[in-house]
Amino acid sequence: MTVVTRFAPSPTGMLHIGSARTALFNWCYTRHVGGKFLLRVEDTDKARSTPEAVEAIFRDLKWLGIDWDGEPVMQSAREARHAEVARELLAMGKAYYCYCTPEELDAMRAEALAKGEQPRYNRFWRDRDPATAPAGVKPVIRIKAPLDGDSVVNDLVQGEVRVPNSQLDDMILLRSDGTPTYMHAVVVDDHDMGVTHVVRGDDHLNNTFRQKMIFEAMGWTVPQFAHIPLIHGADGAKLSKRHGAQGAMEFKEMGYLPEALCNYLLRLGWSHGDDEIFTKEQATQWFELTDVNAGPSRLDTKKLDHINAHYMKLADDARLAGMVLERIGSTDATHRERLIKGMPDLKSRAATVVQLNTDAQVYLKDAPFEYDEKAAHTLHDHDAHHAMHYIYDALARLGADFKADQIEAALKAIADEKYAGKLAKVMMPFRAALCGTMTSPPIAKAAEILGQGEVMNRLKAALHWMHDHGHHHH
RNA sequence: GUUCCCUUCGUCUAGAGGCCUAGGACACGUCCCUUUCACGGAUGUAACACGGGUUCGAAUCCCGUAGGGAACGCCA
Repeated sequence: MTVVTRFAPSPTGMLHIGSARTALFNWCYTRHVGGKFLLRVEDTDKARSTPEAVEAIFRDLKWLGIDWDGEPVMQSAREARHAEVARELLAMGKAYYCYCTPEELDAMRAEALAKGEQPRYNRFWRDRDPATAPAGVKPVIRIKAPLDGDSVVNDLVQGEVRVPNSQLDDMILLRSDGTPTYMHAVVVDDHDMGVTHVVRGDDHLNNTFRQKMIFEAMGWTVPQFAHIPLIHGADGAKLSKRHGAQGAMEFKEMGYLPEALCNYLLRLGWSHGDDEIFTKEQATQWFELTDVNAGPSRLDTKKLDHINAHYMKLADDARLAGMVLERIGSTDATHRERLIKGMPDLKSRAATVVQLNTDAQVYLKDAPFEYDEKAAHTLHDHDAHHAMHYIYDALARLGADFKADQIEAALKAIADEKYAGKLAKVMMPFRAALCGTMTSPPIAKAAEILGQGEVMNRLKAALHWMHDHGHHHH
């Protein structure tokens, strides 16, 4: 039997990071067994669903490299079918009309709660003659839940879960306006789509028993379930707004690569021995639902950073340069060229594209520019002023041979002759003048990439600045 | 309140009764490398929630306790 899975998001906003992981687990498992991975958009909540959100979810999934089989199913288009199944259940005597008003239901719940019982419907209309129904009340259709015994689900992640049927409510299948409830729509759709494995967040574990009632009442095969724990924030509480980023796109904005996010998300709650870094291909080769942990796991951005840094090193230089340029909204050809040339040194030290962007500033500005506090402090130095002149003269003489090793040799010569071999005396002012900051990629290489013209401009600007701002005497 | 789920270093995890003096990764500490910041290399600190069983033997099986989470809508 071919495995069929589905990912069923509600299009009420961005793709949540937790949903992204659920989608990833579904996808990985399905590719592992060579099944079909379907998409279903649960847009029955018309008030909250938007077409933009639908597009955003598709876009985010694609960004993560998650592809799906066939056309996505729009749940809203299937309402007639949902109603049909509800009426079938009615005809089979497995469901019934209920004429209670929302006010009456509220009262029942309050009463049950007061008695220390689970709040639920008291089954008033379950065996009552519909002929006695109050006039003018549009009924809902409720399922007849089993009255005694236990229900059991063998969950692929959680193991055997047993719940007393006394806990099950005669839940509503079809609302008084004829629209299906979520619980009902999910079951009908999962069945009609031929879903064999339902992989979803464990907040649905309890719902499984309600949904199972419908499958069984219809005589349908109940799919296999795998309830994966939700992701929690660093403090162990369920991921929410106060934890910061929640949307997959927010992680993109924070500078994470999709392949790194996928690797991290997959490793969160699932493991294959001690493997930490793996490709999607390896993951699909290894992934088993039974290897997913039953306990919830916390999002750790430090580890994400580490994994991202790994993938940054592997990433193509031009691709990374494009990301930096996209961030600052630039299409400057010179900047792109410099970035690509400097990328090997840049990407080896940055954990995220945001850091990459910061470090790349050397290549993205033109003299004269501002010096940050530390750079300004360095340039205020008396020796630095002298050094700057030596550097300027030495590099001006380099001419066509403006290569990193030539530049470095020239700077070392100055250090040897003037500063007793103390390289920092030359390098640090040079760095300050070239970058405006005291951290940068290897500065001689950066100078080569910048080219002699731009380097001389920056040195000149630094000399002007030093002249204007005076210097400290030591 | 009722029902259900969860619990190994700070974090993610390995672990299927003896391979466990509990392994790996991130983070943290120290050292090395080094013109800055990083990378990298080496090394160290650090955990089986608690209490009972079962067993020759338990992180692993069972029961209880504690703590955390979820569900209980004419929301999804």
